[in-house]
Amino acid sequence: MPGIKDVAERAGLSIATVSRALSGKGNVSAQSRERAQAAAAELGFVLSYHASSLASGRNHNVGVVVPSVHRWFFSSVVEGVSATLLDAGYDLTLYNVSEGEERRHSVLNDFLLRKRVDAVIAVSLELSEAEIQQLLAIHRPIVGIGGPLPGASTIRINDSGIAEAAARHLIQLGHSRIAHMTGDAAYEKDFRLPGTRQGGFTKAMRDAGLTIRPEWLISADFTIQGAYASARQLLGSSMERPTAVFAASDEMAIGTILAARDFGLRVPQDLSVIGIDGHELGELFGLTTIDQDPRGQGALAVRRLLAGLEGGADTAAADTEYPTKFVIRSSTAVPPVDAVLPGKRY
Amino acid sequence: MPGIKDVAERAGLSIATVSRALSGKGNVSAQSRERAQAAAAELGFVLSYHASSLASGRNHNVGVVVPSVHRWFFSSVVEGVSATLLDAGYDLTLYNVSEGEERRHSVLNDFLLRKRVDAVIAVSLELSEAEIQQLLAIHRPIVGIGGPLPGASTIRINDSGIAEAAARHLIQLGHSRIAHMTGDAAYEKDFRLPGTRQGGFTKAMRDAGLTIRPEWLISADFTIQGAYASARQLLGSSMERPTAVFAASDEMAIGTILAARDFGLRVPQDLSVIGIDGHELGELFGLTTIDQDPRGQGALAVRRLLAGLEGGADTAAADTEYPTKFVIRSSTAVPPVDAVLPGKRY
DNA sequence: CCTGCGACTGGAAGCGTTTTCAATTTTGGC
DNA sequence: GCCAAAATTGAAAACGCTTCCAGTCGCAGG
Repeated sequence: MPGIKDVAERAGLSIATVSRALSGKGNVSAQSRERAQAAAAELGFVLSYHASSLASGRNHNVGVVVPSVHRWFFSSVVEGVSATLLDAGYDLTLYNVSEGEERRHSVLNDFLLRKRVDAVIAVSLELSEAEIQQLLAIHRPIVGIGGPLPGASTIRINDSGIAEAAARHLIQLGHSRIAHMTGDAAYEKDFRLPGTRQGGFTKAMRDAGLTIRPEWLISADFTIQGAYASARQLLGSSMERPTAVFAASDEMAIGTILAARDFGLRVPQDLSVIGIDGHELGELFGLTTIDQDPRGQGALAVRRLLAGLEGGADTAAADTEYPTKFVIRSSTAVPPVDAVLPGKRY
Repeated sequence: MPGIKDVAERAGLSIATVSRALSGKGNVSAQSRERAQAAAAELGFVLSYHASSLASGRNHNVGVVVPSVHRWFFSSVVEGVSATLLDAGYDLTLYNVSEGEERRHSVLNDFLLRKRVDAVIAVSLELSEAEIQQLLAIHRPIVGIGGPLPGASTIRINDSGIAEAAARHLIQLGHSRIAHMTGDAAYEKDFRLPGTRQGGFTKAMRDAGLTIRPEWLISADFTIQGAYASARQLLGSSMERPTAVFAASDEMAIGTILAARDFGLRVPQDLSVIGIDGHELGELFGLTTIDQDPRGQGALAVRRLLAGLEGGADTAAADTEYPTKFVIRSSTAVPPVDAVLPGKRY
């Protein structure tokens, strides 16, 4: 294991100069730089990041806390974060806190405070003010994606706005019997999404003078399977059926489409379905959706952090609204003409 | 930022004793231990892992290299790895090398050699012998999941065996016109899966005296969407249609089922479909599959590494075959009785 | 009461860099 | 060519722990 000392000897330079030459900081003559680099290459020298971090206080490492790496949104964000971080020469320490409260607590209170990370990206996680302050206290900037972080920077889409737009899309097509599939209460806790999106839905409906039937307000766990089960109940049991479903996520929209097919309902002729996300599978199902580009959000979060870290200035907390894109495909259309007949089955 | 020094002062002990007390190693009197822990708690002291690692040489950090975190198998493995690592107090550094060769190269040659990780888990990645030796040279044990790693430990399922079993399942049901959807050639490079599974398929077919029609040997990119497109071609264009499809992954099996439905084919009455994986969505589609429990594989990989790291002994390279479970659901059945009629359309 | 041994403890030497500081060498301007 | 300013360099002091190495202390055995 060659150390910087060996490189220095071989290059005929001092340790200090080699350090400067290899890190690119400080003034080093071109000649010294070359010699140092050559010697390092010959010896196969690789910086020890421990020593480097210990001495400099910079880790080149960002912690990413996600509720799960197994779900579409989160893994998309992680991919975006990962690529951008790797490009910048940073490591990414992943904290997957899927297994509940105590795991989450230990990550926040033990792992993150070990000073191994320069900054933290929290995805769809609501940290308490205390947790945030604790991190900020040890000079670890935080940026949140898709979750409210009081006192820290966040990147989020305009959830209520796009939910409203999605609902309005259906309304403008002529639908009035619109169901909404939201997230289970369990997801409300951290993500806050279900409520916000449902709020947008409610607003659009009210603005249009439409009533929201409680029995058409269903929920699922954000997965295709879960939504499928909920949608089967909705479509199979109610006397009167909605002509359109606005699902709070693409996966749930797809589950709904699959359930509709089970009942012989054609999408969009018999039932319009719209989602939110921009899931890759959407195309296969012709799903109309609002693309929120999670990879891009992840990449942006990293650029934000890095700018702060390398720029030096403790960038003030800022909330950025990430732009979304309305993607109209074939899962939404005007309602069936006979939609008024109650109890009709197709 | 309290340091161990502050804790020592507050506890009225020496730095050395505090270190021993907090780490649990070495002999420390119960009284000292308590005092040290109390002082640490009062001060909110958290070990600096840099200093700790630098001094001790142990990182409490494992690097995980995955081709993508966005696909089912990989994210499942990562979840298993993550949970087990967190339990053991280890950090997980994620290297997502999805963006091609140069990314992969930089991770292997720059990032991993920075001595930040104690060990490396490579998922479905084929490392060259040189790359492996390089890591082993700096005493970083490697364990591979689902990919061949010459010279390192691996955990893998018996790919050719289960593929054979899957095909045999169809054959025993009475199918003789069986198609196989394998992975694109692009995936062969690292994963080696497509070929191996196809090998199992071939063997089962040959053993049963059945012919493999080249036009029924199709491939896709392991995604639902990709498989859907390929399956549409298979089911829509060929004069004669297979009565069963064996897909090399559950996602591809699901894509196949969706394509079949598009053509009005009932599964399993008109077409049997079997996959491999144990994907959560399988249940929704009644997919018969072979569950390979990737979470469990990830967890096992970690336990293996940890045993080696903490046990001290450089555990010899060992290949473990991870057990799989045959899950029979409703997507496979006996072939239709009129299946012999060529060109029949349903 | 002395010896020997094991359990504890503290001092201090690293671990492998970065960075400050002062010294030395160049460079540019006249 | 001469001088101040700028560029370059090396010695050495951190960085915050772990751990080796000697002690120190208490106690059982003789």
